[in-house]
Amino acid sequence: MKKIKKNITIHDIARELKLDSSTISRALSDSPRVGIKTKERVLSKAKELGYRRNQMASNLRTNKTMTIGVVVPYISRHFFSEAIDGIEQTVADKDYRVIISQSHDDYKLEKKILDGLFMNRVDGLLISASMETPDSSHLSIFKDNRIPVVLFDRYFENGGLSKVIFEDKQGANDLTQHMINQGCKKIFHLAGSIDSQIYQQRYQGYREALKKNDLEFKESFVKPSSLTAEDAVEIIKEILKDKKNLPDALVCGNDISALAIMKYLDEHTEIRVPGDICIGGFSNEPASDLIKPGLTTVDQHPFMIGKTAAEMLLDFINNKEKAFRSSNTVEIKSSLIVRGSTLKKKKKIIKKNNIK
Amino acid sequence: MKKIKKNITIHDIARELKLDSSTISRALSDSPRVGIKTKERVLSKAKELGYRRNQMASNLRTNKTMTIGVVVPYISRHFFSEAIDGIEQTVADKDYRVIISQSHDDYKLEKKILDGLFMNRVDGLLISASMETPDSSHLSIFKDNRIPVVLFDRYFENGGLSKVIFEDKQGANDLTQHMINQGCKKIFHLAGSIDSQIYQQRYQGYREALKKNDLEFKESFVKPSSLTAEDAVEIIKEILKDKKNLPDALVCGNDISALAIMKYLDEHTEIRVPGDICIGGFSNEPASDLIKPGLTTVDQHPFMIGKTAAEMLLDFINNKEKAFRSSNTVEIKSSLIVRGSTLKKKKKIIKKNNIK
DNA sequence: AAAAACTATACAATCGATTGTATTTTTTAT
DNA sequence: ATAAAAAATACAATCGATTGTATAGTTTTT
Repeated sequence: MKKIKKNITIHDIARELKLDSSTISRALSDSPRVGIKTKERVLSKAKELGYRRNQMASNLRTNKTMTIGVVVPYISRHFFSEAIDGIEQTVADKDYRVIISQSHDDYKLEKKILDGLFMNRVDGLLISASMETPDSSHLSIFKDNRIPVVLFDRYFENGGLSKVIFEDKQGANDLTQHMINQGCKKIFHLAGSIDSQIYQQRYQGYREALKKNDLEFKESFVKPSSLTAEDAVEIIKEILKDKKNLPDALVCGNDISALAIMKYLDEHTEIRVPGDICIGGFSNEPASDLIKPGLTTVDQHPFMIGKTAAEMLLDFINNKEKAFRSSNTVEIKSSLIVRGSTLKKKKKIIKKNNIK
Repeated sequence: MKKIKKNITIHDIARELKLDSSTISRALSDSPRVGIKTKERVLSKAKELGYRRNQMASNLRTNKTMTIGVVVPYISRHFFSEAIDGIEQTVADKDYRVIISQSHDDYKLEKKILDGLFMNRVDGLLISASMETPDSSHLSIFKDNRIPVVLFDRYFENGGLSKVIFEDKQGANDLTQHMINQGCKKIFHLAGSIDSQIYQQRYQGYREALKKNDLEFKESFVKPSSLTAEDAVEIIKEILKDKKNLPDALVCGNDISALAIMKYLDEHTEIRVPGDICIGGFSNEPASDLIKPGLTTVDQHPFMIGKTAAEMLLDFINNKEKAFRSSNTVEIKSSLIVRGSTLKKKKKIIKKNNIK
């Protein structure tokens, strides 16, 4: 009967073969300093005993963990789970592992998580900062210890950190322009937190499009929101109260809020989309393609964002000078997915305006 | 100017305070063997130097990693990302971290991942097996080394492992019964892989409901499918070809396929849901509540499944005898969410049949 | 005041793998 | 055949924290 001894180490193999543990270590890592015959004996004995390298011991000695820390606000949000998918696939390919944590948009928790990840001596960090995070000061420990960090999606201006972001401004601009092309004149904006760069950018893009087309704008067109389904419903109710000032289009900060509003309008009002109001969002949630009419949205390519960020990080890990000599920003291109929710002029394909 | 030395260790603190590193270690873990004054000096010096414990060294010595391995087929699927959310929150509360990997339903990759997780000496493992996984043989290394394992959602009969599963059979039964109550007579089933316990169970639940109600059943009512949106469309096309044998209800193995079919019917046929055909699915995808009519679905409570599995695992980690003395199976209750896609008798609330 | 009991701290081994240096063995060259 | 070169393996230190044992210093007991 084969007995499987627990937690076999290289010393166990060494003892059985009457060799030194250093030879075993070298044999297992295929070092040229070990004879081919010995290598074979070691490999076969390792298999026989069910040896598995203790990664922690190895990590301690080599000061490398083959582990990447990933911090996001919420794992289960479509955008983040797609981004994590991209990250995981990219790094797993190179035999890295990911430790994933969620900050729940809580700065204190985020700090605690970063501390833990540092103690685990991750080889690199990918983080999409919480809404509350004011700056990158809590990342300094990574910088001080030359552990590469790449931000993705959410970021901050200061800090000079490398990042992979989405061209939010352009996306919002395109979306708004598209609505204008459809003949919309009074376009409201459901805006996310002003503390967040990304929602700021979306707001800017919206503003610029209005300006470029000489369309009316008032501060009251902008409705700050948490962009949850519930909050969106509250806001549309509010908007509808002022019957003299109804918008004919609504640029929502995300799909979740846009979808909630469409559902509300359909179930509780006579207002029709896109006939009475055009609606657009961000993120291309799966539902956006399933409802009727489909929701026009700015696709953020979250998988690609995750993949790109992971590739950049791996590059930094392998070329540390790069990581700390300068900072790198990659902007992932947006693409506007036009669906029924903004198609007043139906079926006709509208080309981009060439107004200078 | 304060210089932050890289990678401060307890030895650095010891040197500065002219103490032994063992005293530092004990002071930092608040051992009663260190005087209170010394503790204070150590703590303040640690802070001053920016000391962070090297978890790897600690892990190696204590043979504990405070890390849980999580393996799922696809991170970005709604069900799994919700389950991971539940897992992460539960274990993070107890200061555990999660290493998350995806098997892409590939058995070979799954084996490789498990090997890696074992080498990292995770304290426990949560796994939702890949479709291809035939048995638990690749988990034996965890058993042999007394590392607790809890399966969730996907599982296998043999192996005697603890698991948290969903009552798929009951869910399918309830869904089918509900359709029958609505007056449906010819109910088809879009079935998932027969290799998977969960789809087997759903099929069984469907069958039992038909039998209990003495409804017609033929093998041809069951359509095997990969349950992707694309495949579902192919299958509904196929079904519609046989005009003499159209179903008046369709129990789909998941929401994704149900949603795809509803969209197809709406866009390409005259068939109306629920008027001509009732449709139901599994998982309560976010879109199911947003489309019109809403999709009736069996809610699987993925967050709760993840949370429960994580709690069970933590319990096993802290009580190892429990983990290996017996096996434990928790079945998470299903709940049927009735929406428009199955409501022929509109608005009337239908109570469960009491037919014995 | 000496012995006993207790505190606080130091010493040293250990976890398992890696790696620079030293030594032994084998091969090649003369 | 012997020296030199090369190959294979052994020795020993190390990564940083933990922990059992030993020792120095202090307080209590009688």
